[in-house]
Amino acid sequence: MPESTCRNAHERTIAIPADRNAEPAASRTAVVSRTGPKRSESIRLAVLHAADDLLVERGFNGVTIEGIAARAGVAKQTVYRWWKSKVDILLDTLADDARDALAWRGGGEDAEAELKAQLRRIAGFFQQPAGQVLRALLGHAQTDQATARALREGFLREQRERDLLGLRAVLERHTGRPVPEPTVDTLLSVLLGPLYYQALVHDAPPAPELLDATARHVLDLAVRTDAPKPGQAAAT
Amino acid sequence: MPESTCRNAHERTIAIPADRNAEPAASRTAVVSRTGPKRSESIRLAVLHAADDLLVERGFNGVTIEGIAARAGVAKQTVYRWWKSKVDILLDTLADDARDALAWRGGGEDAEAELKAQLRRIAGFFQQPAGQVLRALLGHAQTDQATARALREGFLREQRERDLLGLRAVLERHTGRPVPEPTVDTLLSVLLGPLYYQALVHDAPPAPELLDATARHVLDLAVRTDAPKPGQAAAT
Amino acid sequence: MPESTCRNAHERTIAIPADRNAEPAASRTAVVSRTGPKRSESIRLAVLHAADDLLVERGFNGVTIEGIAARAGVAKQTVYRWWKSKVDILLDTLADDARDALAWRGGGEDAEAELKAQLRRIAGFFQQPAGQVLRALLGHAQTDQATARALREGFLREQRERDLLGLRAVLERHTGRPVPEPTVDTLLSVLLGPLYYQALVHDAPPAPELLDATARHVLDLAVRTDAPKPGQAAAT
Amino acid sequence: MPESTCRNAHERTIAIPADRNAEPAASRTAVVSRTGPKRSESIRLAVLHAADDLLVERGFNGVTIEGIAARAGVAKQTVYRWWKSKVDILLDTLADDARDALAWRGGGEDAEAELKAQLRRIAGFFQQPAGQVLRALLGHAQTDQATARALREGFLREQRERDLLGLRAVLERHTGRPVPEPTVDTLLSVLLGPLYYQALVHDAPPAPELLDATARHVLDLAVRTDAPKPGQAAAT
DNA sequence: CACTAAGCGAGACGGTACGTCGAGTCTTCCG
DNA sequence: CGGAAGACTCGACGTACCGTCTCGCTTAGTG
Repeated sequence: MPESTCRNAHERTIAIPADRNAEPAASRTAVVSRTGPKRSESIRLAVLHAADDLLVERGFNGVTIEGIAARAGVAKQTVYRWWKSKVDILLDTLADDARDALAWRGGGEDAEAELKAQLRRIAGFFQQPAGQVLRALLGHAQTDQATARALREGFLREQRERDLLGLRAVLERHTGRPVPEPTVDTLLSVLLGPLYYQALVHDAPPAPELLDATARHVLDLAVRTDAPKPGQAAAT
Repeated sequence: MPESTCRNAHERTIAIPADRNAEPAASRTAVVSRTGPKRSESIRLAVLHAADDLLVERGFNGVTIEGIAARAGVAKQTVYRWWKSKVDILLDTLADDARDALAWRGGGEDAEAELKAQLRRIAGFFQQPAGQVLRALLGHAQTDQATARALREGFLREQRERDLLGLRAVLERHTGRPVPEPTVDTLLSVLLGPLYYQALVHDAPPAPELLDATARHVLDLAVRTDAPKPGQAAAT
Repeated sequence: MPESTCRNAHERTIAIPADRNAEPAASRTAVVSRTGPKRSESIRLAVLHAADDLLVERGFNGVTIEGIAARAGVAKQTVYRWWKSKVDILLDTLADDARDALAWRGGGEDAEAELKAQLRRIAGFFQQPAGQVLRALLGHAQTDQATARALREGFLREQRERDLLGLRAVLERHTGRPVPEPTVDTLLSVLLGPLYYQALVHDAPPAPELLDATARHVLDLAVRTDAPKPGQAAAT
Repeated sequence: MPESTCRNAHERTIAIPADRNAEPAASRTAVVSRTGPKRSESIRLAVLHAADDLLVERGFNGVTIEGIAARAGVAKQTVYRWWKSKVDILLDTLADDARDALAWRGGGEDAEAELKAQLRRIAGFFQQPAGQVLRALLGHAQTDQATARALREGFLREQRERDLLGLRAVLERHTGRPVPEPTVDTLLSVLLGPLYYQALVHDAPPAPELLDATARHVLDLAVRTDAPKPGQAAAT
């Protein structure tokens, strides 16, 4: 659970610089005795909240390190000590907030209802502050390689894994049979595509009809794809 | 065909100075004959190309008005005279370049092949410079209201109309019957969603399998939705 | 009566061959055929007044060619056609306005009263718009060679001549004898020095006592300097 | 001795942060101990010298904040941090340089010689860089209220006090009696008027004869004004 | 307990870009 | 040709943040 991509991040959790960068790993334990005060958790939270608030209030460009520091009542250098950019801060925010909001709550009910509920949850997520953060980061990632990479290898990868797990469970409950990985992968894109498309491109929650239709289609496809002729499996 | 969202835009295309300053609004067309030198088209193009190049080379944040002016070999003030921001310039770029790349070329062939070809064209578009521009603008629009609005009411609205027309034609050719508007609308989102999702979120071209599957699903749905029992119709 | 120091100035006067510079007076009327409309006198006045007004309202830096043109309701290029800078315009203004305000009105009364009246007139001049113009130009001349030169060789030289004439007349009436040039010159500086000093340095009208004292001193000095022993004569 | 009219000025000379931000005015002296790096004196001097040099080389209009910053090898923002305009900088320059150049060096010799020496010193001052600065500021003050005010309430007031002290000392030595304030004041204007007049209006050092004559007149007047009938006292 | 390494607030500094203003030149069209 | 209109280049304005740095205080282990 790397909440910060910053170099110093680990120092917060582990007092003795541990797995950091492998190279200067040698004479570490001996030399670095690490005295002095610990990183203030309240500062960390103040910064994350300040960033979040500013993003919601003023948009991505309205978020500045100086603004965050000012609003968090913290010195600029303190921010730079722990994060290397505002993107870095927002990634932390995301990690803290988004996981729960996008979790698959496996209700025991019927698969279709559960799937629709999950879609509605995701659609709602984009309206919340944490959703704004994701949108901002995805937006920035469109033209910033570093952000794209960090998102892809961090939050997006993990989220996709959670989604795959969740969706597979639903599909298997629905079809009563195991569903192969590639199929789930494709179906996940079919499922999420229209949702993200509406959120990111049309800046509007998808119509309930679209959500329902999508959910039904996916379940339908799972049944059919999964059927007798397995050679028809789709891919990524 | 507003290629510039700037106040003066119309003067270029329309000879009669339109929405300029509101005060002397009266006897306009007659009195103000607009003397003096005309806007230089070569400068306009130089600026659009400079912006495009910089975007591709350095990303959205690497695009600055000063940078554009410098690369276009033009004074900064000249840029500000015609565009009010870099977003405004990129919107112009988009209008000039994207329409063609996303046009539905109605091949007489079978509907499925045509649909797949169109999807492939769109997927390819995101790899081109003009696609980069769209991605950048969509990205910026995530947290900038003004950009979001301009995109939505300009390029996106027009493009969606063209897409609706194109998709309807394909569907009707495929089903052999007229297809109601709401259905086309929903199907368009089903069709484009996964595509945009892959491009914007995963920064990767969608797998051919996904494209094919999506195309097939949509045609399939059109047939079924369109069928005898009209109560099953999907919506926006 | 050089109303404009601009290169193009002749074009105006050549049209109406006037009293301008005496040298090229010959082949004037014959050679210059001069077609097209004549320079508009109303525009000239509009520009001068606009400049004057702006100076009084906004100070020297508030005077801009564009501002003048706008207020005069004239195209910028028209201003540039006839004057080469705002200084040039203000010099014109000065020539038109200041002469009268600073004229020595030879009252037949006693010399001391006349001198004091003249001093009061000069002191009052600095409060008027034309006085503002002179102050502005003198101010600018402190660090601008071209302005300094133009002022010195134009208005200041002429004004000093008029002052010398006026003062000599007064002194001779007072002493009843001719007064040598160098003496008048020195006394003029003694007379005007404190006045200009108060106006330019302390930005305040000189106290009446100072004016009176100065006037009396100068008359006194004229009597004494002028006296039997000529070795005591002062110089430039 | 305020060498800078800028808000932060006091922090340099006085250790206790003075008039900075008004809000946390309470427990000031105790709590806010002003940490962080101190203002760089070398930068301050580099800026003042750069301004001075540019003024001499290029005139008042040739002095720009950007030019100063560039020549001083300093970031523009650093200049703006400490001075709010180029006038502000020049005022600082003046305070640093002019005082000494215009000081009354009380030689024990006879009063007339001392007075003449002082006049010659002042005349010489206008030829030096610091004199250029004063001329430039006086020039600018002709049409800029803020500059006029700053000069009047700062340098000019202080200098006039020093001059009054110096002149009174000379006069009292000369006459052997105390000289009343109003008399000294008037005589100072009589003394300096022609000098400043020559420097500011005619841009030329006053003729030695004028200096000598002025010095003699003033001493003469002091003797006479000061004489038996005290009702004759002059004023400002 | 003193030492010392960090955390931290404060802010100076060199930069880059912003968006605006005016200067002065040039171009086009009208009368 | 005079003049209106205004496009254009250029230079400076004053501002906002950037990211780095230096100071001096405070705080918590460790020796």
